[in-house]
Amino acid sequence: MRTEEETRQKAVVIAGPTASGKSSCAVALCQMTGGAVLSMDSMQIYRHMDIGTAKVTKEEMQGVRHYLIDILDPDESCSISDFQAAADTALSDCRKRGVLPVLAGGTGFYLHAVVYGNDFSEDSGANPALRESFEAFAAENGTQALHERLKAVDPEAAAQIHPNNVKRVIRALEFYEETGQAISEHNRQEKERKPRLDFAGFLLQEDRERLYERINRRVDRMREAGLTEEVRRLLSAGLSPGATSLQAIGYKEIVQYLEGKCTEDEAYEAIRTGSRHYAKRQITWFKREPGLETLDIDTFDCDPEKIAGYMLTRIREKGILR
RNA sequence: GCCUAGAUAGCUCAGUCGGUAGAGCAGAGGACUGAAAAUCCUCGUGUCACUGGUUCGAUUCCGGUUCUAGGCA
Repeated sequence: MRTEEETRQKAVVIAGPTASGKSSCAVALCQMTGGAVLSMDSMQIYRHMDIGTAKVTKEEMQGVRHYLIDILDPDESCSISDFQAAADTALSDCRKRGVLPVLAGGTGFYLHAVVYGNDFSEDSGANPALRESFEAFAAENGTQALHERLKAVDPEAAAQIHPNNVKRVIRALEFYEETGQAISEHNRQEKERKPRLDFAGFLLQEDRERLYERINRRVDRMREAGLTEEVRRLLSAGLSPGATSLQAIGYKEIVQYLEGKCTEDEAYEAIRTGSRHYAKRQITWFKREPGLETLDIDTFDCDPEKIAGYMLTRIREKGILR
């Protein structure tokens, strides 16, 4: 037990909804600790998608090393296990260098998987033919019928997954097809996992109204910074509008505009509301994520330096950093 | 000034052949374990503009007032 405690890698986690200031806090903290940032973000992994993902710029990085940003081209896709593998590489690199990793980002699913080391390797997955056959079945017979099929092989999962949530129903069916095991059983085991990192975690929080104002302002800034042009460039480089990367908030809406389906103003309004909804989902996720200390950023005057300073003392108290 | 159409949830509107009303959006809450910035679930009481009248009963019918669009002068 003791040896395990000693070999568990130490880390810091900074979570929070979009526009809450995670990135700047992470940089500030790394400057104080000599650490490195590991981005826990499902969209900042893509190159050439900078404005809409609010990616940290070279200047904002202040010389702090950042992992897991710009690791893929926008026409590539990345599953959680791919992301996890990349994160593992980054973590071991930090360990080798004796650097404290600061995991910062808003993709709760990814963050959790990295901290807990969930196992996604049971099935080979990514079997497009199988997925397509389920999709075709659903299109032909309806989502209810698809759900019935799940009920037949994994009644517990069927009870947990709403019939309308076709993606989840399909995933559960795929899992059963490829492993012969019920995904409900697999998930139950995964929920038992303990963190594999010895971490101090923080959740950046802010009054809802102020957060929404901040989000709205950030979208305005994206527009001024040329988000429309960024999306236009991606499309003219041949990226398919159906690519996973273009499903990101800020991108799918501009695609709609460029395809003539709405006005530019309408597209930006949709980005604002989409971002607010996203922030709400993030808040819901992080609320139940264990091990996070909630910090109201207003009590620190929204100042990354002050927030990072507080984090530093907490990190020391917890023995993450000596 | 006159005519017409409106005035119902934060917004856009539906509806009540008279028995105090409901959708979408916004908003709130939740789920999530190889698509996750994705996907999905739940939640709708508001002086039905104001004011008289008819009626057992009016947001609904009638009159007046105010406001907002059009149109005519």
